Amino acid sequence: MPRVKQFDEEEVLRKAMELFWKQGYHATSIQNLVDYLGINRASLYDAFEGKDILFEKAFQRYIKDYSAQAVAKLSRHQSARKALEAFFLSEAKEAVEDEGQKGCFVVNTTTELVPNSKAWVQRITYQRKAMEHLFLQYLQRGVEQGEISPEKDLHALSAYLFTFYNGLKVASKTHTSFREFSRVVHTALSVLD
Amino acid sequence: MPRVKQFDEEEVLRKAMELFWKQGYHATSIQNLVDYLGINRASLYDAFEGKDILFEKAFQRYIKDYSAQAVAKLSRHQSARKALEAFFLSEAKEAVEDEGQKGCFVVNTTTELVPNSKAWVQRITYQRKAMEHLFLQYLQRGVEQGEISPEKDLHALSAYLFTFYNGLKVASKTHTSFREFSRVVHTALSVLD
DNA sequence: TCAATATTGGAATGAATATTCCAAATAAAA
DNA sequence: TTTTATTTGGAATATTCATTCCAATATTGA
Repeated sequence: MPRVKQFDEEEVLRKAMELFWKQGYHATSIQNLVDYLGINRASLYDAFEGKDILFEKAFQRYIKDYSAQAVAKLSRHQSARKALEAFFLSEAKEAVEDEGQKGCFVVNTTTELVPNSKAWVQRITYQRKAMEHLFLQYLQRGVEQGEISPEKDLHALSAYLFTFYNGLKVASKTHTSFREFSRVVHTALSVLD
Repeated sequence: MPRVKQFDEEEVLRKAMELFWKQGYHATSIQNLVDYLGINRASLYDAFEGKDILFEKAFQRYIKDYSAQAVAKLSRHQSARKALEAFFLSEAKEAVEDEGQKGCFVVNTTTELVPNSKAWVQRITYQRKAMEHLFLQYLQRGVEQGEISPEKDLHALSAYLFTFYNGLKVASKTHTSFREFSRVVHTALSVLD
């Protein structure tokens, strides 16, 4: 019967994610995508409807992959402090080593699309809360384990960690030294003392 | 003799800065600018050459205005710690109150243009160093005044403050509560203890 | 008032934009 | 092999893009 699909939709979406991640929404044209993805224009529209929806799908794909990765990075350590330290150091290392200086897709989208779109404010806010919640869990564990003082305002701390994460992902675009940046991470985490 | 210029070039540049600041480079078209600035297309090209150069001039204008403002905000206090606290709280307040959710022009340009332009990496790096230097001066004063422990690594601290500033300017785009955000600022500055 | 000159509005240009369309190519079942 | 359904390449469309151009307008010194 019918001809079978000639490309892996998941694989193509991953490549689209990469390009949008690096260049943002407006700087990436359909022609750029057609060239980079290696599939036909019509196939792209057939599979992903249009630029807006493809961007949204790429964004959701990023969320899925990288929030899972964040959870994995954190869960490798039983010490809450070690977990947070390892997470931020890993993010710093990744950022410094990334030739494309892509930063974080969510952070990039925040600066690019929030000012002109209520829908994006909502999506980004949802992600912020998810990430703050993730941090909060580890902070609470830290208190339980006696690593973090019970005097601390954990909600303020988790919002602070999220803010620092955002800064890390922006500032690292112009940093080349991991050594220097790891000192910044340690300084940032000294608020837990 | 000749007809005199009908618009204030400085004023028009300030408006162009506002629009680029809010929307970024790619999302702002010449037509957008013509509409928003209220001057003619030809006058725009005559006065500012083209989109690229206008954007650069708008960027430099932002730097000039807002770095002067940062210096002014900081210099209002003789206590180094109070100066830094007042600066970050003022930035947080501005960010939360800004209906346009513009954030920081430099931060926005970092995420938008750094991945595809070496020239912008250089410009942004220069600004980072200038800001880190500004923070460093106050940290040194803090040590001299006995507010900050001489044990602290001031270079790491200034790089940290810059990173936090970046995060503040991104994260504040989706925050609406100054009260909540001021707790984040106080948490961030607790590294000075 | 008039000449001289710069500014201005808006049309014109050509390239790039997102999206649509269709004939030709393709692959699997009959 | 033929039929059938679907993908694919690339042309076609209409809009928007940055930029240029010029005739009409406006201003100021003479």
